[in-house]
Amino acid sequence: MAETAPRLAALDRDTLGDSAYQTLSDALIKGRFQPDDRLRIRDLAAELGTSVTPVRDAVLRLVQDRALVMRSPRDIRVPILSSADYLEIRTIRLNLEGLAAEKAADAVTSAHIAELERITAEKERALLAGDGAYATELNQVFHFALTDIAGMPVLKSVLQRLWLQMGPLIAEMYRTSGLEVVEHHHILIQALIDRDGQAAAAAIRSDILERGAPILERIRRAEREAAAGAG
Amino acid sequence: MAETAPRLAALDRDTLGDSAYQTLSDALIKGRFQPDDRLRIRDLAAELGTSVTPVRDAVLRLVQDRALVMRSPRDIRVPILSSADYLEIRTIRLNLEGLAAEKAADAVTSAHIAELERITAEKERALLAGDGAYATELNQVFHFALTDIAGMPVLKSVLQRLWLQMGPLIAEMYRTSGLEVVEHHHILIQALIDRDGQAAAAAIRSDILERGAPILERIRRAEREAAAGAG
DNA sequence: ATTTGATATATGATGCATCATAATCGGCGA
DNA sequence: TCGCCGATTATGATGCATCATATATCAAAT
Repeated sequence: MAETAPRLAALDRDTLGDSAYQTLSDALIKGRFQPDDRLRIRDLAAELGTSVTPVRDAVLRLVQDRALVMRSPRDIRVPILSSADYLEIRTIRLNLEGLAAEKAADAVTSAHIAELERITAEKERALLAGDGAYATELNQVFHFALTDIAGMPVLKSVLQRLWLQMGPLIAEMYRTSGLEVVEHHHILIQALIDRDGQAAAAAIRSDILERGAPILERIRRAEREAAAGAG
Repeated sequence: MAETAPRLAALDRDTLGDSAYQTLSDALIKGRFQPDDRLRIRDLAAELGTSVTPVRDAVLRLVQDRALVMRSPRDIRVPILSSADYLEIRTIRLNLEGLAAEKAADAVTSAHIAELERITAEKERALLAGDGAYATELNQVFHFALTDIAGMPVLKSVLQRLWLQMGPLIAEMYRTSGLEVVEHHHILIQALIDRDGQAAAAAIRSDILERGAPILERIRRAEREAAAGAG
């Protein structure tokens, strides 16, 4: 104990509960759960190799995030986002991600630019390779990088929860998309290089609107079908 | 299955965990905890008359909300908001509450107006009676009423978490404020009557900025003192 | 065969025992 | 007297037993 050497990383930072939360969040973002899927704490615990306690912790936190819903006291499910829910989240994202882009333009450095370009290039490769799950992940990384550049950790946590709510839908969208989904990223990067906050905000908003269009279409189609089915 | 009768209300089967979350949230908003206070799960459980499990559930959710922080694995505290944190939250609120006010102007009814006027009148009475805690609560009710009028439940949940983070600070501010804190509420109500979304958004933004000024001052003073004390 | 009510099962909620470890305290040596 | 090492205590994390109750199963009556 003569010295508290700055170990490379206090790796174990995570409790099992945090780990379960991360794992389930990833699964939601990657689309490994479908809307309306039912989750059972005991089953998840068996899958994760822990007792129910950490899984329960994680599930409760995800319910708090609205990333899961407790339909009845014993029925935990992946929510089915209504078109109204989706539009509301989209409106909030247009505001907040626009804000992040604007602030990022004030704080951006060349190192940040390089990082964003690296992420975008890798995302293009993933898309060309047909690896939708990886592209989804990189897309998320790109969007959250803006909040990091802007130096807005609270905003980041807010947006993470909103993304979690849309998780399964985004993953679905990426399964059928091509290179057009990076178009606005290039425009955004250029705006950041120009330190043009308004243009950066506009770029991210266009990205949200255009890539959201097919998602909204899918939701509305599902709602029409459900309405028809229920008579 | 002949019909899914809309039962009057499944009278929220609140679990003990939900109840603990509510109780602790209220305590934070009402200022019954001070920044940097340490919380002990076992103590809280004793106070609430339950086992540790529901309290742990609640505390984990509050940590997720950033309304509490785990400074070290065994040290749960009410966070000390830095001025940077506060300004970031303020920026987000300016955007989101502005958005709520704007949308509320599109959806408002005379019943809504009456409700807002009722809340404001009661808040004035509370302020005149020197009941800061009740005024704080009514202020919160007023702000969240806007998201209800706007029909934006997701936005409401986002804002609730932001308010929770500022909880102890807001309560402190209300202990020393007078009737000026309702001024913008009247302007806002008039804007809603006029269905003028821009004016409504401007009113709520002025409210946030002006009532936030003394809070920010207090934070900065505390930071200066801490810096001086640490030499 | 369909409905209905009793029974069995499934599953989250709750309480509690135990564990690991950080914080605290006490004693020993200089 | 002061400071360091080991024992003690405090406290969140984890696992698990039990409970309450929603859901599913099944038998009996019509």
